[in-house]
Amino acid sequence: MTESPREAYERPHRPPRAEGTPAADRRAGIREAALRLFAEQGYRSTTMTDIGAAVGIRGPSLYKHVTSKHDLLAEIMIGTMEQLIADNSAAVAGVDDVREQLRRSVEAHIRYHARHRLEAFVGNREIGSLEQPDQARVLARRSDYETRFRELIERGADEGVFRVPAARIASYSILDMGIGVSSWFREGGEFTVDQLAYQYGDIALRIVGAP
Amino acid sequence: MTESPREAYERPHRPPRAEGTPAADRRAGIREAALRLFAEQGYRSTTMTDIGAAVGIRGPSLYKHVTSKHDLLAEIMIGTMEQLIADNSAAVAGVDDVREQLRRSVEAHIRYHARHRLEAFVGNREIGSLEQPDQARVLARRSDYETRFRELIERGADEGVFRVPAARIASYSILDMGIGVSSWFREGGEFTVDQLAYQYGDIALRIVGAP
DNA sequence: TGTCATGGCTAATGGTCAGTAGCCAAGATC
DNA sequence: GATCTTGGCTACTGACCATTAGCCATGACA
Repeated sequence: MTESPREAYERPHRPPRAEGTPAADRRAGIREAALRLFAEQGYRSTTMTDIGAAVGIRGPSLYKHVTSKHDLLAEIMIGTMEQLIADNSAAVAGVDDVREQLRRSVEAHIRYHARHRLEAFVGNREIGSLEQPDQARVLARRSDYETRFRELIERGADEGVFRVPAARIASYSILDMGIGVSSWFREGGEFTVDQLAYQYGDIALRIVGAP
Repeated sequence: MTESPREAYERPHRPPRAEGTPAADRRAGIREAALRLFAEQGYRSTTMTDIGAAVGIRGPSLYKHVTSKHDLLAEIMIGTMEQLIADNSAAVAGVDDVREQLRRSVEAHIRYHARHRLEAFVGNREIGSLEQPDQARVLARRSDYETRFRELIERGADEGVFRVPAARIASYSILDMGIGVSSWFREGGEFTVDQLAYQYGDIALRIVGAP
């Protein structure tokens, strides 16, 4: 990863690998590298030099593509919450049965946390690193997301389908299980995403007393 | 919290509040302040000046009591895992029934994460901030802790008391639920620690299919 | 009363880092 | 061919920070 000052000095200004790479791809590459590094090292410990090195350019050159380091984090975190909410909406659309709605909601929740584990992991760990108003935006979406699960559980309890002493504890435990997935799941490990989604769906139904 | 340089200059070297405070108390105060600040701002964002200010002294003066900032973090994190393991041992001691062992293990897990939410919160978020060999020590204890739950669940399944498709997913989901508690629980909120412990105990038994 | 240990303090050190300034090559466009 | 835009680069700035060096007041103790 390191290079001598001499090598750096002699490198041509426009490396060949940049040819044929449109601006959008470069931006996406930066975003991806930042995400990976934020997940591995944490936001504060990741330097613009690190992110630049991961895409083959110098730290200051990043500012031709992004406005700030904080902006990279905010984009990742807000995007993550929006996607989770959109996935949830899609999961329950056209379904009436409350039990089936919960199963699909949980499966979508687990799928996202397994498939986008870095986003979810960073999204949960770096909330405190976000400055206002971005932090408030993320927290508002998190609250919205939790409310969807809790109200679903309350509805199931009202209908007599679910049996829970406290809907909020049920919703928290179900959501926190999923958040945990983003910290231990590895592609190619013991379980596939589908297996995980299905089993956690079962677990959620057991939690609400409707196995 | 801020003060003008003039005020700082004129302050006497030995503030009156330090009188009658033994060394051990000062050390404990520093540890406590560091824990709170690490939880609120993150380890990297907390400065020695912050910690000093929280106990009424200057940053450099802290070094009369602690060896380094990293040492403060390591002490917190290793202590947290040791306590969790000790609590678990105490919870299952003298109990043979696997169902009762799981209930008590989960209740101890939840109690710790509610009563010591800052320790648990920092302990989970700052693993990446730990340098070796402390990080390895913490991870080894985490692995040990998880194994206790998983083997308990496997034993329950062997005995025909529990019904789980995968013990590892059951153990992860139970532990992750508890970890979540440390991020949302507030003393004096909707639930007491006892209520929480009992309800999560129930939830865990539902998860393993032995309600 | 004199000496010493303790635990404050300020100043300095050595390092890091986000972001800016300004230069320049190459492709695109006129 | 001339000019403009794009996206690299190096050098620099201003700020921050963990830790060390060295000073000194206070209280304990001889």
